[in-house]
Amino acid sequence: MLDLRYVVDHLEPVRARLARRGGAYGPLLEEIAGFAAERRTAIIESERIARELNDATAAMAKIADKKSPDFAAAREKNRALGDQRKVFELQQAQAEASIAERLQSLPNEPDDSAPDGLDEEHNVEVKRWGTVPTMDFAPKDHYDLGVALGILDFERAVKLSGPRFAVLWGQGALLERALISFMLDMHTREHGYTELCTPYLVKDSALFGTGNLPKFADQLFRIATSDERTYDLYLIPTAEVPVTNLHADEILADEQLPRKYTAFTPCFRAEAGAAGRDTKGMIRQHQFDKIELVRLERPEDSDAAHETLTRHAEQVLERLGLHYRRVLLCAGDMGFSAKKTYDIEVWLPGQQKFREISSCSNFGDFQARRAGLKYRPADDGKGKAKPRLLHTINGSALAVGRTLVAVLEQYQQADGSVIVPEALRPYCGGLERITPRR
RNA sequence: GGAGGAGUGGCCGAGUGGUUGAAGGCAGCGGUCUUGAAAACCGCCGUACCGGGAACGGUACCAGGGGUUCGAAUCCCUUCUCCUCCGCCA
Repeated sequence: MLDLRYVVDHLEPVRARLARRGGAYGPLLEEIAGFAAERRTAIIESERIARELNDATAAMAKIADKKSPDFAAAREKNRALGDQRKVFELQQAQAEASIAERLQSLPNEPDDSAPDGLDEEHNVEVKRWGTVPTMDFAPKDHYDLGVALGILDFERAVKLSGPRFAVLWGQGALLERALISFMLDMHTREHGYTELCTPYLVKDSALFGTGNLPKFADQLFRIATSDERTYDLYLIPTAEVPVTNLHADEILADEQLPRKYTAFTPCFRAEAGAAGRDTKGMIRQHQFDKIELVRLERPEDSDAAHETLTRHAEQVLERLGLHYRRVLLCAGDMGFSAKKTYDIEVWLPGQQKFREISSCSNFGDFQARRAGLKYRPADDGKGKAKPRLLHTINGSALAVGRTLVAVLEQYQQADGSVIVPEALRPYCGGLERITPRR
């Protein structure tokens, strides 16, 4: 969420920046400015009366005889003041509701470094690592490979849960587990992240904090409530949600920064509107495993932290020897809450193209404002520093299912077996090659 | 699921309708003292919003929401959370 005062004081630049995302936000911004003016006059009036009322009430407390005519007169006067005040309070509340509804629907401002463009055609490749694996045979995709090896089972998943699920068998399940441990060990031991194990069900307030609600409810699985509960629970679409909200409504001390967290969780996505896209295989599932990195940073450190975090994600692929590229998303292709995003795309020989395996974003203070993530700067001078909003940065490091897909496809052999990347072998009991399940 | 109890500032803890944003203590910050440290003493020490260039002034907040009242941390309703006992259970 953008700051109300900032928006009102910078209507035109905000409109111009948001326009780069492809929407016409001018009318909405004008409405916000109008309601902001209404809100302000209502507050001024309501507070003026409140002060008068407080003074009068204090005076009444000093009248000894509560049955005197003076007391009765004062009571009547205050009653009238109270009624007046309610009118302005109601005005204020209505204006604020109107503002909130509109402000919440505004996406974050794209960073100046995000290129122009409205779709992925305009994303900019900024680096490429490794080379396309050489194969003197026609590479299969992970679906054919996995099913032939007996490690991926989509038919039985349909029986259990419908489309967009998978069952992993034997060495497939082992590989998934190995990837999880490998990535977590790397981020905790080498990159200094603190591992968290979080709830997979969260309240709507957490989803509001990251920007998933109220706008993107159709992407979420909501858990039906029994009538004992007054709030709904949702399956997390990413660990970003519980981890980013971990310190919601706290004011962290300067010396606690930066916070660097990593978490493994399954992720659940409704994939509404994705009908027909990636219907085959494990690329787009209702449930998938992911290792997430989340950082809470001082504003002045967030750009550098974003670069560092992106490198941490890339290093997973490098350690696994997987060919990839990094892409800087254009303004129109970024998520709602992000101001700058790098996608990491891994090469899939079966599709002969790069596919997203990680998305690393700097959100500036957009999520922090929604979630109430603040810190108190170290007071260098004599002044006691006021709390400031943090910046949030996060990225997948990595999506485990898609990593499994990439390993299968890039390490496949002519005979249909798959070599296990060296870095992974300690995590699979020394397994060197995946061969058909008997 | 059944029966009780409780939610006050970073922490502990007073306060049951009238200068209480809230006593006192701890922690923290600044200072005096000290070779240094400790102790002692003095001062400071919540957040958000509104006005203001600022100094500063004002309003709101005692788990959340609603109500009663001229006036609520204090009374009423409701939701949530935590604790104790019983039941069930990975």
